Amino acid sequence: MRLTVVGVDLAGAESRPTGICVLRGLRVEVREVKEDEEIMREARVNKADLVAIDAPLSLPRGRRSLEERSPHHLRLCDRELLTRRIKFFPVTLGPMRKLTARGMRLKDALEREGFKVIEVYPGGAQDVLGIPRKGRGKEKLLEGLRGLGLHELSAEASDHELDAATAAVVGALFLLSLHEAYGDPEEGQIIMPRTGLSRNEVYSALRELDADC
DNA sequence: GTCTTATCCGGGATGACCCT
DNA sequence: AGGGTCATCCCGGATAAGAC
Repeated sequence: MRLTVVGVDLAGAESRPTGICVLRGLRVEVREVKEDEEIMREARVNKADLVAIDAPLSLPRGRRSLEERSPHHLRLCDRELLTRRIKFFPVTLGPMRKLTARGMRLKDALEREGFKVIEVYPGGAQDVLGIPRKGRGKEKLLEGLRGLGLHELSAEASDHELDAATAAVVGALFLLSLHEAYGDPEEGQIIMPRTGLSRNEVYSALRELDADC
C-alpha cells in the first residue's frame, strides 16, 4: 500500500506562513507556503490521497454565517473535545473566524478537484498520542514526533511544519481506520487518533503505508 | 456545602514599539 | 524605513477562589 497524505497547518491569512507536510509512510517532507494556490499545488503534484487540514471546516448547526451574531458557538465535535477536556478555540472567536472562513473555502476548492479532505486538530491529537504540544517547547514536540518513527524531520522545522506533520499523521491513521471521528457527519467532524493508541501501533501503521517496507 | 464571581487559558492577527 | 518582538484582543468554558 502506498498512500500519500498532505497535512496542512493552515494560517488565518495568506500573509502568514502555512505549514505543509507530505507524508509517505514514515517519510516526511515539510515546508511553508503562503497562498491557497500553493496549497492546492502541493496536493496536486504530490497526488494526495488525503488532505488533512488543521482548521475548522464547518459552522455550528443553526449558524448561517461567521459574521452574524448567534448563540451557536460550538459544533458537536467541539463539545466532544470539551468533554474530553481537550482545549481548543471556538470557531466564532476573533481570529478563528478568519481561519474558519479560509478553511471552508480551501476545503471546497480541494473537493472540487476530487481530493478527499478531513479536519484535524494537531494540538488535540498530540494530547491523545501523549506527545507534548508545541507550547511545551518545540524540541519536545519534535522529539515526540520522531518517537513515532517519522524520518527526516529536521530540527530546523518550524512549529507550523511540526503541526502539519502531526496533521498528516492523523490523516494516515484515518486511512488505516485507526481514528475516531468526533461529532456529526452532517455538521462536520474532527478526526482524531483512536484513544489509547500506543506509539508502537502508530509506528507500525505508518510503516504499512510505506511501499518500501 | 452550594452558589456566584473572577481569573486563566488557548491560537493567531494586529498594531504599537523599539532597535538598527 | 525596515524588520523583529511584545502586548492586546477576540469568546466561551473550566477552574479556583470567594461569599453566604
